[in-house]
Order: sequence, then C-alpha cells, then structure tokens
Amino acid sequence: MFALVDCNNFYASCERVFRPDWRKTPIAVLSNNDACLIARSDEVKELGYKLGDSYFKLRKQLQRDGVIVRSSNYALYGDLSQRVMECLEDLVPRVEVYSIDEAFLDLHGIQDLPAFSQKIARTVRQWTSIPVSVGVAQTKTLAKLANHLGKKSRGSNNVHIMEPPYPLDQIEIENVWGVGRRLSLRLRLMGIGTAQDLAELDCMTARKKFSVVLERTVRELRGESCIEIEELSPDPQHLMVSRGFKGKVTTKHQLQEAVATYASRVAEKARAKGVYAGTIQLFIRTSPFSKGPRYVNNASWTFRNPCNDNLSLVKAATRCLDTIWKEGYAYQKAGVLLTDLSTEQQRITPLFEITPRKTTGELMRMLDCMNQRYGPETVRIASSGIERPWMMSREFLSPSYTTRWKDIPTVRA
DNA sequence: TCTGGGGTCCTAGGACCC
DNA sequence: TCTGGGGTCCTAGGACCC
Repeated sequence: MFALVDCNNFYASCERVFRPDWRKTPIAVLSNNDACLIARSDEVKELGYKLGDSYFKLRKQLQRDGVIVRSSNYALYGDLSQRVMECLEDLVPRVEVYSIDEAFLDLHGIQDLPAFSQKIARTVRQWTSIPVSVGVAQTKTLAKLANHLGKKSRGSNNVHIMEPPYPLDQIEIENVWGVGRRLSLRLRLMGIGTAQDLAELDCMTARKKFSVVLERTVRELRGESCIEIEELSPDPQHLMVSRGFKGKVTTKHQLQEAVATYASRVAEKARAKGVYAGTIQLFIRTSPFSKGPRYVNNASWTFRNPCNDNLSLVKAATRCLDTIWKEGYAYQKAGVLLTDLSTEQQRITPLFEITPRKTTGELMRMLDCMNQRYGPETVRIASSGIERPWMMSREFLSPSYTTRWKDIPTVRA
C-alpha cells in the first residue's frame, strides 16, 4: 500500500506557522513580482478567488474582504517543507519526497492503516504545525485520488483510505495524476470522461494511441502497481534560474547585472547539489504579452572543463549575452540554464588542461559559508549590481523566521 | 499596472552509419 | 537513369507535474 501525504494549502499554511493570530484569517500568497495568486487558505477559496488571478485587479476587493496578502517566501517554505519530510521519515522507513508539499510513503506491512494514517496526520500537525491530508491506496496513482477524495469530503479528518471497489466513476478525468489539459481533451473526445472510463480503456490502445505513460496510468487505476517509490532523488539533468523583472529592462548594463545574478544563483545551486556544468545556456526575452516589438533568443557556451564556480559561470553567461544582446527592446525576463551536468566522480577533465586553481574551490566554499550564515548574497560578484532596480518586487514578504538569524521570532514569557 | 518558476519524461524526426 | 533495411544518437518540442 502507498500513502500520499499532501500539505494543505501549503504556502498559506506556512505563513500561519509563526502567526497563530492568523489561524482563522484568510491568507493569499502571491507569485514572484507579486503578480498573481498562487496559494489560498480555505477561507480565500470560499470567498471565490481563483488560482492565477492577477493581484492588481483584485487588490481592493482583497482589502475589503480582509484577506492577508503575502509575497512568496521560498526560504521559509523550503525550510518548513524539510521539517515535514523529516517528520515523515521518522514515522516510516521509505519516503519519496515528491514535491515541496507532497510525499509518497511505502506502507507495506502496516496492520491498522486507518489508525496509522491518523497518526501521520496528527504527528505532522503537532511537530510542524502544518496540516496535511493523507490518501492511502494500492498504487501511487490511486493514492493521489484517495487524497483528492479525502480533501473533498470534509470532516473525515483529511484521511482517506481507498479500497476496492474504487469509486472511480466519481472522479473527473482531469483529476487523474498524469492526465493534463491536452490529454483530457483528447480522451473526452473519445468518450472517456471519468477515471472509471480510463481504467476500462484497453492497454494496447492506450499505448498505441497515446503513450506508455498513459498505459501505466490505466494499469495503476486498476490496482496494478507500476510506479515504485523512489527514495533517493537522482542527480538533476538541468538546473535553471530564471526570473521576470520588475518593470522592463532596456539597457545592456542592467540586463548584464541580472544575468550575473542568475548565473551566481545557479552556480550556488550546482554546488549544493554537488554537480558541475558542461554547458551553460542563457535566454533573454521581451514580454510575450506586450504589444511592442518582440525578441527572444538564447546562446550557449560549452566548458572544456566542467565547473560550478560563480566566476566561470558569470563570465560565460556574460559572453553569451554579448552574442545575443540587441538594443531597442524592453526585456522582461532572462534565465540561465546549466546542462550536461556531471558529478565529481563522472566529471571529465581534459588530459592536457591546466587543472583549475584550487583557490577557486576554496573561495566558493568560503562564499557559501558566509552567505549561509549572514543571509543570501551577503558577499557577491560586483557585476551583479548594487541597486538593481530590475529585481523582482516582494512588497509583502514575511520574515524568514527559520533561516535568518535576525528574523528569529522573539518569545516573551 | 498584470499574466510564476523549475523540473521530468517521451516521441518524432533528422543525421549518420553499415 | 536505382535506391533497401536496420540500426544509433541527438535535438527539439510537447506533454506532464508541483
């Protein structure tokens, strides 16, 4: 048996952890640049606000409805997520961290599933203050659906154990894990509208007309487990840092600052994951929504010696920018992508290359250490800019209660 | 006034090889 | 004056997920 543990309204719940006075207050969390709604507490959902609604259109309404609005604070959410996952790892031996707010658990051999599932929900709530829902079933796909059903039926303490006969006819095809917008449209045209219909689809047809992925989904819906728990997350294939700007960027100097900032950030990520980049790719673009002239381009640079230090990556990204920069456009976004990643063991160093100076590695270790201790970007490359007017706005940012010394809450007894 | 960010996997099709 | 068959590898693009 598998369980899917899912944090309820995760970002909104995180904002409440250190603000118990907001327990019953409606809370909405905004995307980067405070652009649109990406998370809502139950109260906000009940008020009728939709995911992806743009903030500036709703500002007054939200104010009238007494909704607390927050900018997204990934430092906080990431840290609280880790606490939830550690809590789960304490309860069961095999846990797959599936996303920032979800995990699959292997419940093989557990006798009293209802009692154990309740215990999971209770313990996570007690230890981390984050409410979760638990769905239990025979396959991962079914556990996802069990979770979905559990959330729909209130009062069941957010635990739902699904046993045959599965109530698949109550589930719309769009809610099946692995069936997205395009697939559901195609399936509906074939008269497949519920999870039950999909479970009844012939496996060969699923594979031939669609793909092996859909065939797996069909089998999983029938109770045949095809997707295993993956405890260890494999080494990443790509790493990317991209952001939209606050306002538009029209000068090369400012775009260069952004590119250096993103390249530094992605370098940091690579070091944290212990991987080296074989190739770096830069893209810049104007807004796809604006009426002005459009421009999208990318350039890449392949290293003879795979690397993950800020200096090499910023230098390469800047070179890429030189080749694609064009005057006269209002840039809206840029991104830096690392590919051809290798680990220390896999890393190929050319036979006759001068090995990179040891000091670079040392320098990066010191840099990471200081930035971890005193906050992100305490020490950074000068070309990433000082004032940085293009940097995304986060007007309603809450403190990073758990990851920043100066933000640690004070308790008075 | 705005419209997120970061991943994975699969498939189709072209280049190239014998 | 014609043009098979069977591979591999790579890339781009499309689908999905959160």
